[in-house]
Amino acid sequence: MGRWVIHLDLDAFYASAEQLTRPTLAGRPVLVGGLGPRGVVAGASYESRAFGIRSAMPMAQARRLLPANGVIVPPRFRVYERLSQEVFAVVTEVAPVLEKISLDEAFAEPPSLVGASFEEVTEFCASLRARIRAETGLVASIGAGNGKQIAKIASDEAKPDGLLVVPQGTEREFLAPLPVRALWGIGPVAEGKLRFIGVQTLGQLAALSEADAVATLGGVVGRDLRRLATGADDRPVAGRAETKQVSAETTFDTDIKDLPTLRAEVRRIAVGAHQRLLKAGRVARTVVIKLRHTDMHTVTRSETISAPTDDLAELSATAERLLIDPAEFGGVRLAGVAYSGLSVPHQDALFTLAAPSAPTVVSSAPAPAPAAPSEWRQGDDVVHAEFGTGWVQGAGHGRVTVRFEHRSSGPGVARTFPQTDPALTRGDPGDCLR
DNA sequence: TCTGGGGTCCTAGGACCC
DNA sequence: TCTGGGGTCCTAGGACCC
Repeated sequence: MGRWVIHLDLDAFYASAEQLTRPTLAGRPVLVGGLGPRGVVAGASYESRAFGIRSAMPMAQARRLLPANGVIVPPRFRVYERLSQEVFAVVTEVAPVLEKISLDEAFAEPPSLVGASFEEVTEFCASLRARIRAETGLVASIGAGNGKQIAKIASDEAKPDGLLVVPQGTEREFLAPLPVRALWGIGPVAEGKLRFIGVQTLGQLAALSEADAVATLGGVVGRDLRRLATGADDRPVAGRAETKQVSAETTFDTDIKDLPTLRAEVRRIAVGAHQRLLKAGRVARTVVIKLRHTDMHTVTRSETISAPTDDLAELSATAERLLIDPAEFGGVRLAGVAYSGLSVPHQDALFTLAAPSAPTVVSSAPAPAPAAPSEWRQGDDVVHAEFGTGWVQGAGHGRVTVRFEHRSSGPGVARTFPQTDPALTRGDPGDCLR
């Protein structure tokens, strides 16, 4: 009986979300990413890719390639999360079990497709794509096949705005001509090792003996990847396991060279990671700090404490204890704090008997936003007393230019105000989804 | 003005215990 | 002088993914 797995992938998701909720950006090269000197591109619209810009490219380099009508905005993860939920709500209606890979990607194994024909699968996926576009305004590409690997590669091949169903029984010939990097799990290192022994395509990898694959790529990885290259993939589609770690990290605009400054930053980062821990509703036993040196060499130090906790003071103190004086190696460009060894808070039996309390409820909502920041910056969401929902298109010289628009408004008008105009207040990112 | 931030999984050595 | 074998936990590093 034929098994059909689909992989759904939103096209250029972050950039598309910006174009959708800020209609003036539609059709223009849009980059989403850090604006600082060390930012990278987190999202690039297809219009910008025509100029050679790619995800993960240093923003400084992308900036040079970006044409004059291009726009760079900082990421708005709350907007992306909401849109992601809208999309997956649509998918869940036809495929109840979803394996989410990220905000913009998921596997599904729709029960209605068990034993379906190629035509039926094609019809199903086309209909799902149409519904997502109609109900959210976003474009999803879909790949389908006999397993996750085939579905994933098919959706890559289908992009942008496409659908590719790999007929059952043709998996091996579909994969054979593709470069080994197309396989999920083969990165630059494995690619290099394979090239060294003359293997450049998935067909060549599939033709390798298992012994050769294992000798080149290592035990578990070699065996699994060679098998996947043959088109065999019976891994189940299942909801993701529980979170195993939470972390926060920061790359500094300039390297930190002294311990007191580093300590203060790590305290701040420990707070950020702690907020994630609370949001996940977990306690942690292990604290890991990560320091990236000026030369990009990265070290980690960890300590496991006797009992799991979500106490910020204890977690932060542990992180600080693990610190190394930057003077010993020059400078630190990135610091991070992770909490792992996570578990669900344990209710002590005695206390549970005495007071079967509700689990600690932690508001994930940030502190109430100030009415307005001291200075508006490009990409900020705003509300104007008279003109409504908008975003900051540009700021400087004591003035701020706001474009008033949202998802259903069509391209809006821009107006310029003094930076201190009291009619302008901080907007809820959700407003742009109207 | 090179190279983000959030994760998962695997490996390997040493400590420690039986 | 010679000194097992297995299992688990901890730590550090690295490949890979989006």
